[in-house]
Amino acid sequence: MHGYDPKEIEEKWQDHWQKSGIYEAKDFSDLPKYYLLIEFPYPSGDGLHVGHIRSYTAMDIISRKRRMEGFNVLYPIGWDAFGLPTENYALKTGKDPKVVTKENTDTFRRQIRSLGLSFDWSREINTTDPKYYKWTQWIFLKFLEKGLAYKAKIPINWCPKCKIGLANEEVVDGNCERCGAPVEQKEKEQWMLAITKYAERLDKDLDEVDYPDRVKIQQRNWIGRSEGVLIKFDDIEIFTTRPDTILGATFIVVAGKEDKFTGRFVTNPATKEKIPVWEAEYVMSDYGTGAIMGVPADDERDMEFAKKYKLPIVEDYQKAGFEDFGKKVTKYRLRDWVFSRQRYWGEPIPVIHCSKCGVAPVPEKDLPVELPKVEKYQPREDGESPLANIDEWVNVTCPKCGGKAKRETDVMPNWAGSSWYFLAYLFNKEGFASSASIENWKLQIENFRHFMPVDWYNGGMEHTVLHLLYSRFWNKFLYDLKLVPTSEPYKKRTSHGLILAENGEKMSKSKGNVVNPDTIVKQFGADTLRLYEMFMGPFEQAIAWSEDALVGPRRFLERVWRLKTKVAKGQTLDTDSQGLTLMHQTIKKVSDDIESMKFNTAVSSLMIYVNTLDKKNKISQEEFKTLILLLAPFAPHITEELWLLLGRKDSIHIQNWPTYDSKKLIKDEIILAVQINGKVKANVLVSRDQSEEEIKTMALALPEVNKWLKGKKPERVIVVPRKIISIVT
RNA sequence: GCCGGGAUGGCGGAAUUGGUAGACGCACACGACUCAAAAUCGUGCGGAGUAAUCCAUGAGAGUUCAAUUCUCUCUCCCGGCACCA
Repeated sequence: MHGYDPKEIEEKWQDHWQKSGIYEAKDFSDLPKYYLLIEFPYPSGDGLHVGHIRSYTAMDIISRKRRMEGFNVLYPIGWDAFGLPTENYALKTGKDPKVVTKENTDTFRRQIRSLGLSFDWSREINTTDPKYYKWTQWIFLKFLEKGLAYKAKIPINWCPKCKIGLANEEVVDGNCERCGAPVEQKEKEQWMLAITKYAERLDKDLDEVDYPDRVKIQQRNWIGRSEGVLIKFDDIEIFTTRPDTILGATFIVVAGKEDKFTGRFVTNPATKEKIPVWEAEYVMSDYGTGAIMGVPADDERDMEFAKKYKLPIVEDYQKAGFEDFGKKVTKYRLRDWVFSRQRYWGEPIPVIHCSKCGVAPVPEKDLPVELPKVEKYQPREDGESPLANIDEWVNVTCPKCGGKAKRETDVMPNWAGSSWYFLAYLFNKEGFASSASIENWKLQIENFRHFMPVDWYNGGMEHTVLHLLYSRFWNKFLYDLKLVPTSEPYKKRTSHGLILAENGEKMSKSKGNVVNPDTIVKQFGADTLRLYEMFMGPFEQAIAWSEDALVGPRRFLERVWRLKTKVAKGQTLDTDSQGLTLMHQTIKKVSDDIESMKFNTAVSSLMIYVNTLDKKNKISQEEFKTLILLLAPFAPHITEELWLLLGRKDSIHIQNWPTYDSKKLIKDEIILAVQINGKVKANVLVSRDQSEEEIKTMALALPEVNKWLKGKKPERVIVVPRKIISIVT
């Protein structure tokens, strides 16, 4: 007999699965569908992170269980490949980002394949593929058509040294991330998307979806719904959530750059008194009406301001009725989405500027507006995109009047492609490649109806506000155009915890503490790596990597491998009642734990099962078959090989998921603990059909119990069936 | 400051609606096998104590026959938002 060697079996099965196509979802199927989604990776030059594997394996386990339960499972993958690291790398090396992206996705694809994940590779997408961003641009044109995309002059983060606009993420403590120079605010015309028009629904519809509470709370905080009233103090309108405090309002503050008295007075409509109007820094110009009423007695900041400038303070005043003054409004903290970047590596915004016609959308038939080749990825002195240097690309004729016109040179932010990718997976190949038009989109609607919404979306907490909110917004917009079947894209959202370095720090290239999955696969095998990542700790919690702990799962798999020699050949060996109970308990435990993402305890229950089987001389086919079926989603290669060795011809991954018999879950005899005054003093073996009275008598007859009672009569005896016996003296 | 989540052996962690705290794994120790080592198997492994027994789930109180679990107060750690009226 040869020992367990993952090298001999893992690649073999990966190739086999790829050829047989057992993980491909069917576009038209009578089976119920199940759509599982992971956040598609940004293919960075660092290669796959062990953190990616945690999420992908978890969802792979659920995908595999669903397949075995008879669903038409869709578990797709692709590349969210536009972004700054690639552009910065291109800037440094002069390499074409397209080439860099190709290299990186090749590495990622190879690494992901080496893990035996059951992705449907036939639906692989890449946001930087012109066939893909053609549709991203098309959706943008729909926003433009409906008046939800507009241009506005807004302040942006500007690095005067690099002469470049920075995303908020690139500003570290007010300084440029790259050169360290202090960042300035500069007014610039930017494309905006009117996400605030959807604020109410984005807030309210959270009630309908199954997201963790902390995710809902974070989204709601970000949207920042607040109900209040607008009240006019003469010509100054203020916003407040506490109109009942109006009798205590002794001044008005409007947003300003410094604290100063304006010299004006207005009338408090409730008290009819003249109160001063001040300007102050602490009032925000872009929230509410940019003006507030100062009620020192009810607001700490107003009190501080009043004390500082010796403004009147009224401590005792009557509360007014909520609706006595002003008109009710709902305000949101959410801002419209700045959708322009003065960069190269993004989707060109498909509009043309004509001096006569103004902004003209690029006609559908001319999509995609492809990124031209450029010599230098360096942004220009004036902060415009490197695209602005390509005259032959910029200078075009106006699609409306045919006169001379110029292309928009801004590109979209990296959130654009990921705002609709869950739909891109559903396109059939021809539809995806065909011209971007409403007719071709509508040809996909049957697929959308079959697969949407996403049944289960797992991702990181870092995407809770932006990506999750943006993609919900795009989906709702498309829903309003009757282009998708559901108002919410994701039915259920869960999130995984980070994997940290051994010392508890974040893994990073600069710290040199990154774990390379290739090394682990080589040394331990993909099945061990998968099992380890599931076993290491609670899925939703951050956890430190431990090289030492990997041997545990590896030893477990070796034990499973050796167990096959104990399987009784030929006739079926009967399983004793203890063994039968454990088998059914294990089926229940593993099944339940997968659903609640308690993968660590699912693995430990499999370990208990294996340890028990290993103590026997012979085990039945049934026991072994159940074991490898339950293990198959976690360790797909070794179980496929063992399935073959059992003499089965078809894949283990398309077999039926084991079911348990609830009648077999309970043992005939169990040991109950006996407590005296809250402390365990003895144990008693009882059978399942004994009455409470019988159990009580047995417990009181125990020598250990009599020793403690010393002949006294107990005050109370509590029998909790199947749990405990508690004696109180 | 506000919101959310945590704290259990040497380590990662487990513990149903409150019911034998420490499952499972790592590390460690001893034993078996071996000329030896590795691998494997077996035993032990929260603390104190010869033992009976006592003490232990961040700290302190409370409810209960019984609290890691429920309530209150406090300390520390992590994540998010940050003058939002």
